[in-house]
Amino acid sequence: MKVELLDIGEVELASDDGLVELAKRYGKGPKTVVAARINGHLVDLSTKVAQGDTVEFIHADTVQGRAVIRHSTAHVLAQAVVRLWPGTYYAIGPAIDDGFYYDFELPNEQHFEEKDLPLITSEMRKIIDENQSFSRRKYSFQGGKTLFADQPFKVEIIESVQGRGDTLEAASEEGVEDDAVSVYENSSGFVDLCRGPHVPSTSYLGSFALTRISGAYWRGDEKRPQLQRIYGTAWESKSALDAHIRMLEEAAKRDHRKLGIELDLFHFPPEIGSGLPVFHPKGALIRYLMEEYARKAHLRAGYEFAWTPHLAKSNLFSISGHLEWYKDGMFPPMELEGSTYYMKPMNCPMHILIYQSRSRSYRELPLRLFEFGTVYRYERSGALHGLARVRGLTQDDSHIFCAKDQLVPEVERLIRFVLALLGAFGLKDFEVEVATRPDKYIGSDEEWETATASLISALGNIGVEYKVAEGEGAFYAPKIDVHLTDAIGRRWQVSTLQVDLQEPQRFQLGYMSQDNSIDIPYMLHRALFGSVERFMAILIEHFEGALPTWLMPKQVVVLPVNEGANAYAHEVSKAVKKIGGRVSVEEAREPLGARIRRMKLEKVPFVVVVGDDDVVAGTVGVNRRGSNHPERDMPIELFLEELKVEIREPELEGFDYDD
RNA sequence: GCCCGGGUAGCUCAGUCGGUAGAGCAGCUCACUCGUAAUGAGCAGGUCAGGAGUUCGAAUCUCCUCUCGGGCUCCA
Repeated sequence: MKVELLDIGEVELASDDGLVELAKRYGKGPKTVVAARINGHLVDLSTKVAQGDTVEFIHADTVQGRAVIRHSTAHVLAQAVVRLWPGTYYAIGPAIDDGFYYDFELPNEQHFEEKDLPLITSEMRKIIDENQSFSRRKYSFQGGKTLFADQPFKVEIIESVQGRGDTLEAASEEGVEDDAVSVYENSSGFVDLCRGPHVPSTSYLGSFALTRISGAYWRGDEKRPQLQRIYGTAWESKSALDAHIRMLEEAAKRDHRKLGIELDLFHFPPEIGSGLPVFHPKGALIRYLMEEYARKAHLRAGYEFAWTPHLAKSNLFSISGHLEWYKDGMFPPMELEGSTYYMKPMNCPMHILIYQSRSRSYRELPLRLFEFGTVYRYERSGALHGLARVRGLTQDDSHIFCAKDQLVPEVERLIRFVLALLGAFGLKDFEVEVATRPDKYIGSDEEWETATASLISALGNIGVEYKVAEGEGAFYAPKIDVHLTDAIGRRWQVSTLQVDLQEPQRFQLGYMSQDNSIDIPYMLHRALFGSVERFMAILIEHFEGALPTWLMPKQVVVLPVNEGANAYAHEVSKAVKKIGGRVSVEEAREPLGARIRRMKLEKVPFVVVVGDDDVVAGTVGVNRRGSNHPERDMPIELFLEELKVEIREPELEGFDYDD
């Protein structure tokens, strides 16, 4: 019989030959094909092919192939845990980015400990060495429930679908479909609910590592029992596994918390409290440079500055809805002279008061109020994470009040502004998400639709691609969230842009329109860095501490080779200062090599060495960051020319200030 | 908040069986004046996160609190 093999063409196959035989003949080598697609459906390699089928191999070194390997390795993990802890209930074990996990409930409320991982790993190795096969079977709902009678989580998964007749995504993942239950049985007798596909046997597995243990709530719901989760990673080969482990080490080197201490930028004094950073002189200078750049950009882009206090009486947050909807995220109240005060969790109510301070005319719109506004949010202790997640954060926050017909153009303008501003900081790889109405929300459905539609049409108008994140909006507004991918492929959420139809009503905002009637303005909330603290963390990690020269606290250091060159070194330093460079001189109290090493570790962009020859010739030796080949005898004027360009602030590209 | 693992000098870490604290780097002093990633010697530096308990004796064992890290939940 003939089948169509993708990328190969039509091939001849004996009728009792299966996919394994086909893979042997046409795959990239032994065990490189882990599953297949027949006529578009993902299947195990044991699936029979028929005359005329179209077959596509799923190779081990692809995203889908790895997912198959990881999912199968998760089954091996479950089997190992059940062997070591008889009576364990196993829940779910999907493949995830870069790996997999499996959730368990151990008997007698036992918990995994770190030292269990090597035990489990060696049990998994035994299972893999047994060369167990995976085979798929289908059961009726009732049959499935009988099979898993002693596994309550599996029964719950089956029932969650059977009862409602719909298909939960997670349940489908786990092997429950509309009409039947899909089960995989290993040759050892271990069975698990699973959609598959799986590798044909455990001999396809082996390049895995168990990475960590954790508690995890059943179905992600903190009101349900907490299960014991084991995370692992699995790859198609030892070398791919090793590469992944090296990537993790690379990420650890970039950790902004580590670099923050090493480069003397900031720390979190326990005396102040969790999640409340202090910035040291170098960190504060970086912050200043970031903020000044943003302030100038905003001013030129038609924003006006605002400045507001850090706390306010409770009534303000009652009107805004924060006390009703956001109280869990706020610091507890303070009683003062008979009033109750709260630290502000957002800046919007304060900016609204500025809008409200006098009557407004349509001629003033759009009115764009901008502030680096520090807000305080009660983050649960386990959520804190260096500068990326703190309890006191500064938003580059703005509230834009505009008329209805200005809304879409204003959003378009904003998106261009965001991408230009982030681009100026060297970040260019973005994904845009539209976050829609969450379960808990204020306002009417029509208002949410209007607001969401305006975001989507603005994105469409300027041709920016986006994904929809259902139910991820704020309680008062849908959002456009900008995520960026850093130098080593990690995703961070930065900017957020929200169309709010609620707060203008709650505060009864108005403006005098052209036809002499009072209209309600529309309001946009937006933060481009998101939080200055987090944005700094992202920059540090993205650049591994080697920030663009214009953001470096120290841009140039001049090293005289010996005492005789000191005076000349100070002349060079002065010349650098004159063109606006940040520079210092390190005199020859210790060997040149030692000073160079120190400055290189500090990631100083230009290490300049001057000796007797330079004094005579008016030259410098330039050792640039990222290079170990110094350029000797460079005329000082030439160096200053190069430096002028290097220290210059970047232009905003892609945003026209006259927009 | 929940599960697991940590907290020893400014930083990175060692500290055995419970016997009273150690290194490297950084700092200070002195000497060295050096041409591209660590000059040498000396000095100083610790309520072993905090508290309670067990013990003749606790960095070490037990409990509590604080705090940090990895996850879960939440989120800028």
